[in-house]
Amino acid sequence: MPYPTALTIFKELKRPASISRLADMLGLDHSTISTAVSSLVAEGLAEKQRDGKKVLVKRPNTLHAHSLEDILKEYPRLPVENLFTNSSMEVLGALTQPHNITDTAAMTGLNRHTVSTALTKLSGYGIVLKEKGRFALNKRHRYTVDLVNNYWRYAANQRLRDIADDAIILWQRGPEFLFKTQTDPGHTGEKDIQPTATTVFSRYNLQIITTTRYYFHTKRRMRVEDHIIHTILIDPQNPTYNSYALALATRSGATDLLNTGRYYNMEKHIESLLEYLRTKEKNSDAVLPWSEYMDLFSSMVV
DNA sequence: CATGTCCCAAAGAGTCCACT
DNA sequence: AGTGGACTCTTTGGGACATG
Repeated sequence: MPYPTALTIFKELKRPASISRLADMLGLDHSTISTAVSSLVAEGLAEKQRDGKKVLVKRPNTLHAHSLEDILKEYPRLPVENLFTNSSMEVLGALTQPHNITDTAAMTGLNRHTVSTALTKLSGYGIVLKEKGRFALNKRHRYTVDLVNNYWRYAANQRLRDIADDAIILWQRGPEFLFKTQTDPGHTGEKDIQPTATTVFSRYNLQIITTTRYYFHTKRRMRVEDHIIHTILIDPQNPTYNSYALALATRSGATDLLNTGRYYNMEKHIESLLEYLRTKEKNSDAVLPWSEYMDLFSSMVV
């Protein structure tokens, strides 16, 4: 996550500059600049290039670096170094759809207080709009929308590169993403990458024949409701995956599906599936005729 | 019930210095 | 220019409580 000093340096990089020159310009110790530049590089917001004795730092050719440049051009007076900090970026990542503070805190795993502070700051600059107690990213700030999307996409790809080269992202919002892979990532040391969807079905004594493995990147603690929704997200219009999800919902007795569905902007879809369970009547093309679903369900139970 | 505020502790970021 | 250590300051988390 970019932090104030790093973003201040990014601002100065209208032209490539060396570490010592940046230290002079900003009146900071060269080691401070050095650390900050390293973090910028790690995040795809700077690039280093040796030039004889010096190391030239310049803006890289990444999508989020361009978005950030656009913001600086469009709103030169915006204090980006204070606005786009760690928690702000996480909060913005959650607000592609309107949510209240409590939901946003639950979605990001941040403290309610932290979310509230970030939102007050962002609202003050019109980056976030408040309507009927709910907050959402101001769509008119399109460069900010781009920055948030591109930033998190880059972060996800960085992360995945270390894990599995065949990984494909199926869903993403902010720092959280669902991906599938054929290879077993193995290193369980990655504590923010947790198995999910059909990959955890055996925990609930449900059987699925597949070699594809699904994982979710989050720092939140996942619940069975998350596993169910991830199963749907594999292919939301596909009756098979919806059936798998329903089987898991039934089997686990999940009680908070509707609420969790809201976090994933899947409220309508979940409502429709719950209605299907209640009425035992096919109510959309995303589900199987009830008798076929029952057959599938009994074939899965171990 | 959701939100805003306050406090305090812990974690993390930011800084500079000495050394390489 | 980069690294590691020591230090300070800021941000964050969590509990408690008032407000609406």
